[in-house]
Amino acid sequence: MADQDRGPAQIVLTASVARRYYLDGRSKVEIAEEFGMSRFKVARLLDDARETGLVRIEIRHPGEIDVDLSARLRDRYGLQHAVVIDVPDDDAASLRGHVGRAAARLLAEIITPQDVLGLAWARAVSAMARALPALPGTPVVQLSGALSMPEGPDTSVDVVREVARRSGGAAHLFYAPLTLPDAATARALRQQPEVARAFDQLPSVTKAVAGVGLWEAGQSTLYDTATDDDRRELRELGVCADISGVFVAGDGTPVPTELAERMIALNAAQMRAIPELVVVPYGTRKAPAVRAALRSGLVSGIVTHSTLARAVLDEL
Amino acid sequence: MADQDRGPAQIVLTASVARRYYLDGRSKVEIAEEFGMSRFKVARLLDDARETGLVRIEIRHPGEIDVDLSARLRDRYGLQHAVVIDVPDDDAASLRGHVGRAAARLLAEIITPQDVLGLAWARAVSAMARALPALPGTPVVQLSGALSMPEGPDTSVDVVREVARRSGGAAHLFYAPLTLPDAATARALRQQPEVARAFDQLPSVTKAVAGVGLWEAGQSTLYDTATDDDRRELRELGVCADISGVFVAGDGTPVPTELAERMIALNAAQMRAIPELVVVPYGTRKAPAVRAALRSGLVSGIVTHSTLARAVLDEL
DNA sequence: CAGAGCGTCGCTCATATGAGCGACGTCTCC
DNA sequence: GGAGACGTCGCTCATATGAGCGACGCTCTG
Repeated sequence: MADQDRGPAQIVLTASVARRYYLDGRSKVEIAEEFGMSRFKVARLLDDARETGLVRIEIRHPGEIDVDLSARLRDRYGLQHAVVIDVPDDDAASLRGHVGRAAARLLAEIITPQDVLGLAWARAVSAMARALPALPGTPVVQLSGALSMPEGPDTSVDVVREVARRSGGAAHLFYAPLTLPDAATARALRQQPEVARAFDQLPSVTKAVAGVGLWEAGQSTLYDTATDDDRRELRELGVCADISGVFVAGDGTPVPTELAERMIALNAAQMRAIPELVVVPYGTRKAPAVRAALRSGLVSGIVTHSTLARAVLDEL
Repeated sequence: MADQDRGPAQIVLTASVARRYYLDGRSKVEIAEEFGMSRFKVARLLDDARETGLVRIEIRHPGEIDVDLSARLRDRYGLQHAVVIDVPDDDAASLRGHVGRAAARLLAEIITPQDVLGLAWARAVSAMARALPALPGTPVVQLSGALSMPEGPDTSVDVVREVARRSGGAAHLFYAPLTLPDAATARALRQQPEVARAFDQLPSVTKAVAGVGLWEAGQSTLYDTATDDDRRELRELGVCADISGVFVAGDGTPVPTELAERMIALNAAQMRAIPELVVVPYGTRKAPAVRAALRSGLVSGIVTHSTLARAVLDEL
């Protein structure tokens, strides 16, 4: 009580005690001796100091990580890992680069020599791979076929091969497109020894990285390369997000689609079996898709930027 | 070690732990349980957090008191009380008002019903008196005669009478000028019952307030009202400061002067006998005088403003 | 592959700290 | 002036915390 009617002498004394305790790291007993008071008095002065705002404690990271948003995101969705970087929200390519580098740092940190890494295709995953340091002999498994993007950078195959080359581990990869004209062809392709061998590795994958798309024009490479029929059908099925090829509704439940049967990629069940799946979304408009992905339970980690993180948390 | 090569996951975890500990006030044991780690790990994370600057603790007062300067001044000169207020250093009258109000608050805080208050004459003391709240029946003793200042505000008599009126305590005051033409007249005046009675109260004074002047033109009301001979003589004697009429050299030693014998005011010995003497200097140029006053051992408290405090501390 | 060097972890045990309490002094209102 | 309300102080005792240490695992090197 008595908020501001403490006298100046009291204020100066309290500040001195607080300095000794918080900045000089003395114990309360030492301070009590120095100032000739009981340790209880010191404790009460320190309580006062915090209550009245004389001592202010703030937690922030000197670098680009927004620790507060990161922790809130992690706690809000019960994630293992959340990393939110605070970068100016300019163009998509710049965001992708920043998010990719942050994801590379996270992956380098959490990966162990026992891990098997799975990589789904997404532009941010490709950006991450480029920034990835040498991993400790980690085997790398390709999780999805190559999307035909003429102007695109690396294909999923390139990414997997390059990461495995630098890690010195085995590369489980295959040459096949992500989407096929019909389910029969897709089934046939999955029988191919190369493809089958890569998919046999799926149960051993312990950590994986994937992208998140919003099922709208310009918000998902899969949407942008899909047919009008597919676009419409999935929209009618309530698809909100695609997690590197796994479709989920706004509430996070996976949505079975005919399109999925025509794809060479891991399915929802296989994705769920991966102990640690990190997604790397970017672009503020994707907030609904990210919410859906995080609600799905498929995802255990996220690396993204602050405006998107804020948009995700700002739901009503 | 490893300053910045901690991974993002580590940073976010450390920040979360630090938040729980410093902001939410959880114990380390609780945090350890919550995060599934040992309390030792929590302690190490918290040490890291402080070392790397993730947690920043700052101590500052939301009001006008500069707690850091105050404490430094107090510690540097071994004072009982030091209050430094941070106000724009504009004109003397404004400074005097601010310092006076701060001194009033300090006095109101430290005075007890058992105290006897002594007031020497100085413009800042007058300003303080005007801001003083009702004191608990405190007797007030006049410590120096009235300086003839036609345009001046209150005289020493007015100040003492007014403070005593509001405290409800006895007023020990007398009507006499501060300086007289010769020592004999001064001696005679001191014999006057009224004056003698007031000075008899001196040993009972437990707390007193005085001003500090620098022995230069415009830096001491005493200097400004003194004769040219007195000005020169005291300068030649090495007088640096006057503490409401008590002259001290730059190193703080009291300087006996012929002028003092012509004054109706307490002398150095009587001043030294006062357990708690607070001075209220203002004006950055007075720094040497303030240093001298604080070194003298006569003074146990100070109330001043930040630019002067800084100048005082910035000695080589 | 042995072994030194290094870092991390969680233990023991002494110490620091917090919660709660009764004693005391002060203030207020009859 | 007396009774109660209130605030402050420093105690006890249970708990939290820190210093120091040995065990373990990883890495590098011969």
